[in-house]
Amino acid sequence: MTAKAHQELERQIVSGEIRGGSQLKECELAKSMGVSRGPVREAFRALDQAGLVRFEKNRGVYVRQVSLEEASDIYEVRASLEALIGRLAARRIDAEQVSHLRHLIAKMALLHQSLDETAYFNLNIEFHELLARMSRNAALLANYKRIINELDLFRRQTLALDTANIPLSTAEHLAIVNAVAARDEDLAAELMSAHALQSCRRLHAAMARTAPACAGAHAGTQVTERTSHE
Amino acid sequence: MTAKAHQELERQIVSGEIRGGSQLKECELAKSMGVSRGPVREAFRALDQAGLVRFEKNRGVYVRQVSLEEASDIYEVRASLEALIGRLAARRIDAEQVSHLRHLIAKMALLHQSLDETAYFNLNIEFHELLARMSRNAALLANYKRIINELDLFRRQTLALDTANIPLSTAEHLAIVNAVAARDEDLAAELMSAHALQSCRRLHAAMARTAPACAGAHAGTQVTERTSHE
DNA sequence: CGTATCGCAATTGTTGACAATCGAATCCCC
DNA sequence: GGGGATTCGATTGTCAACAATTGCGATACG
Repeated sequence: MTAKAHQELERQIVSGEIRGGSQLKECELAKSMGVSRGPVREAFRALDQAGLVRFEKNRGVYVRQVSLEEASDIYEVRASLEALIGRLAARRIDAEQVSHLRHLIAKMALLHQSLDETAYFNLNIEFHELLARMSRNAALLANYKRIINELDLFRRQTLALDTANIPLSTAEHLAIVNAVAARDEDLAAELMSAHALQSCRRLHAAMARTAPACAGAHAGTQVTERTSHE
Repeated sequence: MTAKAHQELERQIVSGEIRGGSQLKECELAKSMGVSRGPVREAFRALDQAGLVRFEKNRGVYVRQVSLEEASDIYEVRASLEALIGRLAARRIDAEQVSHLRHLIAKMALLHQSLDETAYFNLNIEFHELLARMSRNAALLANYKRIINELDLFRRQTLALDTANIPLSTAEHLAIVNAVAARDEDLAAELMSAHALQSCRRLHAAMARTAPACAGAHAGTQVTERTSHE
């Protein structure tokens, strides 16, 4: 049952159903899931190690809130991992997988046209995770997934990363698939890294536009929850 | 108390006090630490997420055993992270930290001369972790530490990675510090990555020399424990 | 003699109760 | 009326007992 609690909590946190910074009360969650506090606590330990919640001794667990600075740090690591993903994927991909990637890109373009942003972002995540899987390196995939989870933690609180630059992102995706299909490891690595760093830059830009006051703050930790009704 | 159990278990596992692949019995460990099974189970969840143990439902937890292939995969990821560490360290290091690094290298050379390998390896870990800290990127440091823990899991089972190539390693360390001190980001990144990949290659070579039969096997999972008395 | 089935011991999974700690509202004293 | 100690409620941390599952060994049958 603790596995169920774990994945259910992870889903709720990453999807943003539970607000960032909010406290997770063992009793409450246990009751809502129909289990005891034991399994919930165990799930908490796993989520803590995964970076999704943070423990405060004798005070409770809170879903982690990542500041813009932390997100930038994570993006740097992500770019590094993406480069390796691109390199290995270029080395190991087969024809069928290439067409699968192209199919995903086409579907994303359609979703963008029909303005279904949620579906678009989900497919975007699927696209990148598929590439990560194609690297055929379990350790790389595991680390990548963990990092993406942490980043989603941040993106949920700024989920209006404007749709204007989706076309740019699509172009980058195409270039990546081309490089991977051409078995150009160096280019694929470079494009993947650049793509991640671009995402980070776009996030910064969007933040500066929507909330210029908070752009330079590193105290975005507990503020958001409290300021929500002000 | 669960924090204590966690760090104590992590220490015992990484240090190799507990054999790789052996089962960790909740009751036993709880009694030996003077606590109940609850905290021990919570520590298990954290260690599982950290990649140090693996759960088998209704069967128990076993300290993780990493095969040579897995170790190679992890090394690839490590090399990628090391490159980023080198780049950021070169960007952000100050003079005092440079001399600290040089001091460590000198101490390591002395320890190598007095054949104190254990102390040498500990200092080697400290050297690399210091560099990781100098990157001033918390996410990078956290991921690096996790990876190193997993790798130590493997290195313990082959801890005879001959001392012959320590001089080579020392030369690489010097080159790295020089590059970092010179603020040459590209060179530092390249040297760090190469250093990690060299370690991986040396490990392969040592494995092939000491146990040629197991070199190509990917089933090194439960074998070692059972074959220990044969 | 080999094999399949049943039962038992050991271990994990889960639960509810108890102890300890923290935050806050209250109350007292100045 | 204000500031500080104190009690109270809520929540976390821990524990020991109970339930469930697994693996193994004994036993009986073909």
